[in-house]
Amino acid sequence: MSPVARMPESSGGSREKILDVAESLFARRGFAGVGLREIAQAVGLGKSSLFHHFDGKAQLYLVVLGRVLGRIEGRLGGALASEGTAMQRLDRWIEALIDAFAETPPSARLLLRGLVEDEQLPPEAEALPEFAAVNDTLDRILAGVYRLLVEGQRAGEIRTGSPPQMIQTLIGAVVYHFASGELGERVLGAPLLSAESVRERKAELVRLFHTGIAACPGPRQEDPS
Amino acid sequence: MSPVARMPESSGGSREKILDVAESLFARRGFAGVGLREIAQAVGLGKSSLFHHFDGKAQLYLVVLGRVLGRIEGRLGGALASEGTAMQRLDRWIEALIDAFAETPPSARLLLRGLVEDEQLPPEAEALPEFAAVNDTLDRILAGVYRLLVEGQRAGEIRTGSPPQMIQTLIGAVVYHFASGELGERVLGAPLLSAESVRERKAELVRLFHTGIAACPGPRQEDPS
DNA sequence: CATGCGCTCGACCGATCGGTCGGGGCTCAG
DNA sequence: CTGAGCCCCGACCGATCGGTCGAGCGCATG
Repeated sequence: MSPVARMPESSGGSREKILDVAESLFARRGFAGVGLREIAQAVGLGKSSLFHHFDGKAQLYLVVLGRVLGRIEGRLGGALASEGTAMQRLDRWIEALIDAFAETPPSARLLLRGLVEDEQLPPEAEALPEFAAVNDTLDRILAGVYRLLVEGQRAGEIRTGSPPQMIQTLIGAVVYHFASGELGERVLGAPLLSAESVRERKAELVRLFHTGIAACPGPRQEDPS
Repeated sequence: MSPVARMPESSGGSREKILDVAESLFARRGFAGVGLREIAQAVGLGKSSLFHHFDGKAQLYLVVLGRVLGRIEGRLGGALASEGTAMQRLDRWIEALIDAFAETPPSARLLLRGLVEDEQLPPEAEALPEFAAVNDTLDRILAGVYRLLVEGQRAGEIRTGSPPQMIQTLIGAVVYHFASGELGERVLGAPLLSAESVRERKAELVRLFHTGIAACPGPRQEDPS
């Protein structure tokens, strides 16, 4: 076929390359919107080769999702284990989540799909061990921030209210933003992932959770504008 | 001959039924995840009949999306045109958005997909008039809340900060919540769409935007409710 | 040399995809 | 009656889907 000796150094990292490509494609068009042929071609392999690394499309998708969640969990764990008040750790938790999405841009979209699209996978995929692993990681992440919020409430640093409701807000405000793509850039009038936008997003969310959106009517400092 | 004033809707509600079914299915599994056969069967029609009401899958999807956006725009318009301060109107805007999603449950998921998945449609679909209509409606909605935020800032009712960033937060916190499905119910430990959950969500978001999440450190007045 | 193994491949499978086509039943105007 | 419009349908199209199969490759062992 090819007279030239193919195979630069591809033999080693094929699995990782497949995961990278699949992550990007699944993030863009979803589980049902991407074909294995397309993934294989983008990697530079034949479609059959994918089946030597993964058991099928559903398992590949779950491995991709698990890898993303694992990366995020690692970053968030650092924030949870850091020093300081619960509110300070919550700030770091938010910033770590933002950093995770800014570092690996497709993550946010992939995660949003994974979180919201429970019915996209064929039913038999729920029996795969990777499915349970994804759910476990998700539960650990959610339990971590839940404990942080409760601790903050007990310490009087966080106002009363339902921690699950706060978690929903946190996830929505962070994940949606970095998954919003073209529309988000239209709203912002600036690229989503530039260093400046990322910094601005962190500042906005930290400020939101500290003081809300309303101007503080009481004897709070206000800017002269 | 002469334009016969037929009434296309009463003669057969097929078109509306198709739209209802398609909205629900597209919301659950996305554009690529739903086949026309499945839609037709769920409606109780043959697949060919869909083509007598719509030009194809992409156009059907865009009509569904446009219908959802139209419903939402109607509700939000009422909030924008209401009486009161900008902050009061913003509260009503948020509550109207929540009501829209609570009333038509698939809306949130469909919208989240539509907003985030720009690459899911075949490229030629962007030339369809429905595509432009969807974008126009979206722009009007975004422009409306943008003006509201700026007005609130000028009136000193809303703190300084980037209105687009605030919009991203608003959308994420509301749309994600009602699109979060199974995971959201796991987080909340309660159904997403019960009257109580909807009321709680409104209260949480209004409170968030008014005072943040942190306990107010200063001598703020506590509302004696 | 031979053997086995990790990895890749093209050919092929049945099923399903979006979309087309010609025609049949229905109602209403002439 | 006869046509004209709808609305609907089953049959069919080429393309693509996820997945299987057997063989071929280079390479490390004997």
